[in-house]
Amino acid sequence: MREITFPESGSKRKLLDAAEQLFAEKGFEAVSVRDITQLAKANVAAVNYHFGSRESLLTMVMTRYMTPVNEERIARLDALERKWSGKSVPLEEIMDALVRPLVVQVRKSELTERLFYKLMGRTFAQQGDGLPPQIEEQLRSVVQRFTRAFAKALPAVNADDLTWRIHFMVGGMIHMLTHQDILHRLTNGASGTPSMEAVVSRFIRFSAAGMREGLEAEVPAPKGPQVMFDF
Amino acid sequence: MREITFPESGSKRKLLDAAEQLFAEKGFEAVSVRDITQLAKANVAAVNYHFGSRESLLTMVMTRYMTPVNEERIARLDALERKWSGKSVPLEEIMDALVRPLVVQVRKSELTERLFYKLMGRTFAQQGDGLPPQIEEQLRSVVQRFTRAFAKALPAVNADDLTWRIHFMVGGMIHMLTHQDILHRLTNGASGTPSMEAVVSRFIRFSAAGMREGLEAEVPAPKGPQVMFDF
DNA sequence: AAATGATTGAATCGTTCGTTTGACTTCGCG
DNA sequence: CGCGAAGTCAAACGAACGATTCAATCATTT
Repeated sequence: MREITFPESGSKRKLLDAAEQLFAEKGFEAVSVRDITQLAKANVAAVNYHFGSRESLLTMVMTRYMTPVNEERIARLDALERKWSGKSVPLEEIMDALVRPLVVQVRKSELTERLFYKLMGRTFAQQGDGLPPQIEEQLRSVVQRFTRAFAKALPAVNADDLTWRIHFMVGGMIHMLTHQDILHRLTNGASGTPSMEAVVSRFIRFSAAGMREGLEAEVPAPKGPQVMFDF
Repeated sequence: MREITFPESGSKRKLLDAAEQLFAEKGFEAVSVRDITQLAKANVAAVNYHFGSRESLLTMVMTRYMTPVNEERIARLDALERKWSGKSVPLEEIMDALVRPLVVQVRKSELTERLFYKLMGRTFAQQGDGLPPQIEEQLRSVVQRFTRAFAKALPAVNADDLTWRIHFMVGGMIHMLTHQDILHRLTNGASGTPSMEAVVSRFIRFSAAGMREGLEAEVPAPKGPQVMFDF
């Protein structure tokens, strides 16, 4: 009656996965270590044995899904700035570099699309309100990097306006993520695909127009290379 | 040594005020009834005596600040539709009716501007995720009412696009509210005034451009009667 | 002044929380 | 095999939670 168990049977991984799923479903504060260990079929003490504390586990979970996204964001922006060497990167392409990593990384996750986006939305929404310092710092540096790019792409928009416009845009992105499951049921219900790409396309168009507001005679319709998701 | 106390000495009110302030500062779930009664200088039992439960108190607090805002929103939209009898209300005026009540009602509140906006932001952000049914219903009906107005103002935008654009806009509004304290320190620090009105003006311009996206030959610059905050 | 109903107070209820303990089992390795 | 390390387990810890009890106090009416 002996079970064939492996040395590193991956109970640490199972805890991370369970915590991730529950955080996505119920929010970070609404999940107890007992909820987590129960779903992971582990003992209550396992969390403190493997991670030291609930807080540490939370940080590790967040780091695991946030770091790839933020790294891809920076990498894409790097590539764009290389591609447009010196010249300012077109607005839509910067936005694409900011949002597309979400659509790419969702597939590498064990989570449902729906849950992954919810998790992302919850995390971004908490910025400046109790996120682990590492995550906070990661986000802060991404925002700073993209703000510089936006400033170059929109030199006619003054600094204060730009700051607020970026903020409105980020708010729209967060809301898109946290409520995408509800809205997908109401809109484009015809096509079977989850169609987050179509939503991202809509979002970029909406935000780009807002970012450009007031720049009458400039770049009215970009028709740039973001056609990948422009259908 | 007898204190002159009044029959309805207002301990119920003091509990509502204390709860409101703490909810704004720390969020709804992070505040215990002991936190509330301590700030209100009341006994722990007072909450359950006056309101029946913590949940009931939360609902009453929310209702107290949400109802005036939502009623003013509807009243303003009513007035606009009367004013433009039959014809569609201009986009910026609809948005003004949606956002301005926040700026008006903040002054009738005992709270700081900063805290009032945070409270509003927190509440809107929680929609569809554990708000009391009464509040949820209130918000749902406001959204529905304004969606119809937006649809009339932008007949060229198809229903799905419109739904998502409204969603992006609402997200921007929420983010503006929840993070306005941080950003006010970074932008327009020169002027002494809190200048939420200026931010609202920025927000309406940003969102209106996004809502109109794709409507090339139409209403490029409205210069409508929303000049009140347009400086 | 006495009676009455509304409010307050201190103490305590039963739960749940994150964390800790110490005994037990399983593993890799000599 | 045997040993030490790594991992798991049931049990319990103290703290905090929302809620309740019941006697004391207050304001108002008789």
